[in-house]
Amino acid sequence: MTRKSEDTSRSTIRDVAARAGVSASTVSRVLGGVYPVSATTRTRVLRAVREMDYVADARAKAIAGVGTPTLAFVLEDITGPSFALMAHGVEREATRLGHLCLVCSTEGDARHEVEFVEMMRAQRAAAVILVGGGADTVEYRDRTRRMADSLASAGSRLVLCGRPPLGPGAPVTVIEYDNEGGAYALVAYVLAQGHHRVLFLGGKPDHTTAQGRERGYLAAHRARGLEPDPELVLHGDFTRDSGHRLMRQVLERGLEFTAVVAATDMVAAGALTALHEAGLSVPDDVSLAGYDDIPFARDLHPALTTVHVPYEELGRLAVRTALGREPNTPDEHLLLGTHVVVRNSVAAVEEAAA
Amino acid sequence: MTRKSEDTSRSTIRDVAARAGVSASTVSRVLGGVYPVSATTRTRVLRAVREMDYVADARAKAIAGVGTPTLAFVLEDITGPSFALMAHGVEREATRLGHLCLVCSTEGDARHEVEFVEMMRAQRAAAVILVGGGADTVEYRDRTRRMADSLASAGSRLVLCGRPPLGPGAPVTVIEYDNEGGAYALVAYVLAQGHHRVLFLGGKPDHTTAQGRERGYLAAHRARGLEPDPELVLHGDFTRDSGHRLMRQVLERGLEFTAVVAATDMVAAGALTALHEAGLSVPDDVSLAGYDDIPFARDLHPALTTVHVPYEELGRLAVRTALGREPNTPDEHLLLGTHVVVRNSVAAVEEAAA
DNA sequence: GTGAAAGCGCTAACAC
DNA sequence: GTGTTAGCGCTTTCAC
Repeated sequence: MTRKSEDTSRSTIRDVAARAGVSASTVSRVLGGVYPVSATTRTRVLRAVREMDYVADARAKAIAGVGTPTLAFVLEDITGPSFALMAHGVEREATRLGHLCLVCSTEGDARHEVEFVEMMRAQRAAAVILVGGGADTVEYRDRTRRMADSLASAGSRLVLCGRPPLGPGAPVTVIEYDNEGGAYALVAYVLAQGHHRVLFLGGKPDHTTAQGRERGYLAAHRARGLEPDPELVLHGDFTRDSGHRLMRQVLERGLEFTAVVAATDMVAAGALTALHEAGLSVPDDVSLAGYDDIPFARDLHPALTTVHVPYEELGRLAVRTALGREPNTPDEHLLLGTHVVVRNSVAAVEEAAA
Repeated sequence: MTRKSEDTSRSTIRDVAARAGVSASTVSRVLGGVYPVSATTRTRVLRAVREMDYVADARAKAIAGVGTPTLAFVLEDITGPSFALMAHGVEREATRLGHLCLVCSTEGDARHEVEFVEMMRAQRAAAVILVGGGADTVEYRDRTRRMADSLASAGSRLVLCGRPPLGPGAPVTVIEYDNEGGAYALVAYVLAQGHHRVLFLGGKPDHTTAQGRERGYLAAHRARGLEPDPELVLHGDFTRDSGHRLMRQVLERGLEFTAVVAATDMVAAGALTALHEAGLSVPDDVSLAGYDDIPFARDLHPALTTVHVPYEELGRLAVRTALGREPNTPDEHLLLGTHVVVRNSVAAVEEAAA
């Protein structure tokens, strides 16, 4: 019925061997590559392989010790632009290095995370890359440490991307980018434009990424001898909706400010829309800046001033270092730099009325 | 040196058995679940398992017939918002159904695609989902047909998402969304606002998705007794940059039009920016519409009128139907509906001067 | 150059 | 209940 093979079940190496009139080992050898096999046998085997459309079972090969290595990537939600960028970097580098790439979404649930890591350990993944910040609680450290240890004891390795590092000695690699430094530079820039009251639309208070950015915000103020008004720093999450909601509330409350820096470009996007909805013009009425430099940032109107995070590079680096190290080496900590991208959403304040 | 296990290499079921003082099968049984094992033995085994932090090798289980099934998702670039949405749907549904999810980026290279499919076949993936349109050439059909056949003959199944269907009888499932219908409805809406010269920023001329949308554009005109000016339909690709470049060129050439519909929200985003850069206001000076309804569409300014495509649902549906069918059933063709989402980027034309 | 046999880590059929 | 044996699909000694 089917066109090229009458047998419905997948054929094994023995089937091929039978058809070629040789032994299984011979088939294995010609398929394997560089083992000496006579030319005529080789062609006969190859013909059989072609005729049966045979591919060796990768799992069986793996178990026999010659499998395609696998790498796992677990994140919260691939839909976030920065996650997608990292995923892309991971995937590209993984395939470049001849690895398969398994992906799991946790939907932000820590239990799923643990389950996934367990599955990846069962899959004998060469490394598992855990992405996305969170709270740095002792529960987090314990849980993650446990994952790191079991991965390491299974000859694998855990990589933390943009996540709080564990205590010293844990068999993990952590790769972060400079949240505080980036936010510092960005806010310093905004302040230098003459703004004095700049609103900060932050993330969850216990989220380390959010904290780092908030610290940068604070530090930049203090470096100028300013003490930021606590009323100006708000908390939400990293979504577009959070930015939209927060901005609307602020506008209703009639808080006074001339600039807003958002913890995330997504948050900035939501805030921008809220600003527009309120009839305010950016940057004429209020300046706005984001963080992440997602591709869309430049198509916002006005184009968003933000801080660039090399997400794709981060992903690539994650797999490179994960694959390049011995499982049990204790923690390595990489910090990638970020830099401000000035576009059109932040303006200098015109007059100093105060 | 490590904390919980002194042995560096992963332990096998036999190691656990030895430590618990039982046979390997017994360990297998307690881990397996519902096979009768005496309580004391069970606890002893479980303790050994815990102490050694043992997890059974999934590949070995698979080969023995009780593995976690795997599903593969191959796309061009996970970075595209609509791809990311689909990927998310696929991933969620796959894990809901207890499958692991392998992902591969082809970077648009057909050879990579074939290679990936081959690898997935070797992995004995339960199904492979191929995403993203392309040219409907005989080369495409042959190549894809070949992939479908070999997958089917290996007990797996090919799913085409938003791709040209193969000839009849191929063992594939194709899931599409209504490009022509969506574009038709959208353009009809734009036309109904009084626009007569609407620019179409299309994709590659041989890309079936682009063609479908272009057909809708044309059909909507004809339904109103209009014959669209050929000068008004432009070709590029589905990227933001394409939209930006095309729009700029059009503006330089001084083409006359009052509305533009882009083949993609990304294209629309680029076009919008170009429009802004030229000092034009949307929708006051020119109306603009997109296609896809990516999350960002509503944060563009003005919020983009577009057509909604249920990408995430598409992904979920893809895995559900892929997993729910027998490998060799010939083609099934699902067409998902789309609908126009009216936001603020299209205005009615004020006066009829002509 | 090629085949037979052992073994990878697991489960399942078959004893006892 | 539990151990022994065979077998999953492959690779790799080890003979010849």
